Formats: sequence, C-alpha cells, structure tokens
Amino acid sequence: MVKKDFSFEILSAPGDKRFARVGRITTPHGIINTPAFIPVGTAATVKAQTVEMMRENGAQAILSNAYHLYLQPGHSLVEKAGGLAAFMNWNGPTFTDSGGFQVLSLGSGFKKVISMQSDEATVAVKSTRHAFVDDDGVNFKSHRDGSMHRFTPEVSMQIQHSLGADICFSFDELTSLADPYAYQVESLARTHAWADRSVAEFRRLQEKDSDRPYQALFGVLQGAHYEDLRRQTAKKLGDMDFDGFGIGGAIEKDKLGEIIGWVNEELPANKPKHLLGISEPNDIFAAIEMGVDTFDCVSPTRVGRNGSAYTLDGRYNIKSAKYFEDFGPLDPDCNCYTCKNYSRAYINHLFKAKEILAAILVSYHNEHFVIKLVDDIRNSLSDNTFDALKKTWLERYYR
RNA sequence: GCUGGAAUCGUGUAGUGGCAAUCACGGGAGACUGUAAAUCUCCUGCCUUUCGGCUUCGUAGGUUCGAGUCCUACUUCCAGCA
Repeated sequence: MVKKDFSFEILSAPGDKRFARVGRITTPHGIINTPAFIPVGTAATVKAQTVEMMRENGAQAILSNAYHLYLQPGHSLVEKAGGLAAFMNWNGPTFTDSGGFQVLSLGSGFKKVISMQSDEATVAVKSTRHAFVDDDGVNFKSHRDGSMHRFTPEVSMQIQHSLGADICFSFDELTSLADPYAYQVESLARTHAWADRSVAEFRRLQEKDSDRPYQALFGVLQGAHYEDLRRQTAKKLGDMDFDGFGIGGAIEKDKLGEIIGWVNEELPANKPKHLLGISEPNDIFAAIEMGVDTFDCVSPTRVGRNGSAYTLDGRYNIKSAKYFEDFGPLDPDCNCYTCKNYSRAYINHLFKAKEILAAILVSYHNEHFVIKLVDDIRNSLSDNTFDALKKTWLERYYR
C-alpha cells in the first residue's frame, strides 16, 4: 500500500479573486508555502549557487530536469545517495521536469528563440535539430556527446522515479507559437496519450516501491493559446489520477492570465497548479491572480550570470561602463547578501575580469529578488492588499 | 658597430603588384521566461539620421597604368654577432 504523505491545503483566498489563493504543499521532504517561486537547478544544482545560499535566499524547493540528469553518469548515483534532495545536500522539497521541454528546445525550437510573441515566433535559424518526435516517444541526440537516446513517457517516469523528487511531471510535447493549429491538435492528442501512459507507469513504479517516500505526479497541460484546446486538455487531465497540474507551452504574454483562467475553470480547485518556466514580474502577478500556486524559471540565474540584475526599478545590465565607479549596491532597495556586501563597481569589475564570482553574486541577488517578490505577493493575498501591491509594484518596475 | 628581420584599427595579426583592413583580443550596447546558455547578437578609422562620402598600412622619395606589397634612404624596434 502506497503511503501518500503529500497534500495541498488552501489556507485562504481573497474574496474578490476567482482563483488566487494562499496554500501549503506538504511533501515528504518539507512544506512549500504557496504561491512560491521554485528556482531551477537543472543538473541537480542551481547554477553558480550552493544549496546553503538557496536556503538563505528563501528558496522552498528546487526543480531539476530528468533529461539532463539522465545524460550524466552521476545519474545512477542519485538513487544510491537516497534521492535527489539528499544527493545535492538540499534535503528539502524537489521537483523534476520530465524532459518534455527538450522535445521543443532540442527539436523544432533548436537554436531558435522561443519567443513569447507570436509574430516573432517564426524567427528561423539554420540548425540541425537534436530531437525527433513520433507518437510513441522522442529520439534525442545528446547535447553532451551526440549519442542517441530515446525518451518515452515510460522512460521519463522511470528516470523521475529513480531520482526520487517530491513532485514529478508527466511527459509532454511542448509546441511553439509558430506551429499551426492543426499541428497543435495533433500534438495535444499525443500529449494526452503520453499523460495516460505517464500515470500508468508512474503509479506502477510507485506500487512496486511502496516503501519509498510518496512522489506526486503533475499532469502537464498544453494547447498553446487556443481556448478550445486549453479547456479540452484541462478537462481531460483534470479527471485523471494527477496530484497537481503543470501549465506549460509557449504562452503569448498578453494571454497568460486568460489562458490560466480557462484551464482553472476546468481543473479541480483543490489541487496545486504549477506554471512552467515563468518569472517575469508582470507574468507572475498575472498568473498568481489567476490561481497559479508555484512557478519555476531559469531566468534569475541565467540573466544574472549574463550580467543582468533585477531591481524594483526594472532590470539593468551591471556590465555597462556607467557602473565602473558606482560604489552603491546592485539594488538600493535590497537586503540580500550581495547587496549588503558588494558594490556595483566591484561586480562590474568582476564581469570585466571574467571572474566566476560575478555570476555567483548576481545570481544570488536575482534569485532573492524573485523569491521575495512571490513571498510579498503571498503576504498581500493573506491581508487582502494584492491589488495595491500589484499596481504600485508594476508601475514602478515597468516605468 | 656589423648582419638579418620587422613596422597595417586600442592591442596582436591577415593581406606577397589590382576596390586595404581578415581573424582574435580589448572596448561599447543589447538580449535572455519547464537551461545545448559563465551564452548569444549587433557596433567598434573619420563624417553623415539615412543613402552615402572621406581618410588611412613608420617617414620621405622612387619604379609601375596601378604599391600595404617591389626599390632607395631615413626612423624606430627585435634577434644574433661583436
């Protein structure tokens, strides 16, 4: 008998919002107070950060990727080490992504900008794709060594089962905004079939290893920006044996809230909703308002590593020459470790000198910034000041 | 002092008689949303919003229809020998 030590409670919901709520996800490795930002640690590490830094930052969980871990020789060690959380010395709640995103990023989207504006989504770049989809699964050419691998829903579930994260995702096919409606329909049917197979294989493995900590399985919703497809997939997956849901797909920025609204009208309210790969502040506000409980995104570390820092007045490039002699902190309104201890001039120097500490310090600040933003929004939902926070915050940030 | 070599963009270089300015670095600006990302894109002699125009291969001469390239002298630097 599988012991289900996983739960989601809705603690409060402001009366004037249809879907927004404050909640608590309880996993075998700890609690996640929602809404929450979940930093991404693709290869069992948040790039340029230690787990101790992440804990100090306020991170409640970390999301890794089945595809990347599977390609590493160290993959087989994760299970021996006692699971992902123990292996990376995080010991808190973890998520693993299914590898579904790589169907796009290494497939038709290979070396292309995966734009969130439909009119830019057709940007074509000469490339050789590394992922090939068929109805049964996907053939991947490893980005590490070029060797061929095959992912099916069963393979993804087996990997995620062995990694032992608290929350796993069904194997899906992410489409791009450039794909025509007919392809979206075809692809969605495939994602549905894969969802069925993901549940069957995941629950089978769970029964087999019933002494292990419970792993929740979230079903991933596709359907691009089409209301009929989004509602269809929400109804279909909403009736299945999922512990929560991941809202995925290339999503047109302007339609983000609307799309989340459609699926939330169809999905069971008492299960957690995760929005995959989103962390721009306006998207976060829009998504939480429409009932999203958790987010993950690479943006804080990626842009941080590349010299871009979040502040309440917007994002800026610390590598710019105008910060050469600026001894103020990265973000004057921030109390994080980086901002308390290091100057813009120093960080500018570190980037110029190609020193790795630059990436470490800015990644730390950016993770802190986004985690704190979502924490602040959570608090604003509790004391019914969400609308005021949203207005003043976004006005200042995008001014 | 002698012998040999070298001098091209901020730096190092490519260019061996036919529209000078290749590549790298450095410099500037920007991008990044389930991470092929400590990555990528654009600019980097001058003038011009653009179209385009102009200037430049150490210096001064020479040969040639034509010279960064060949010749002479000079300057500076490098190496070897004294």
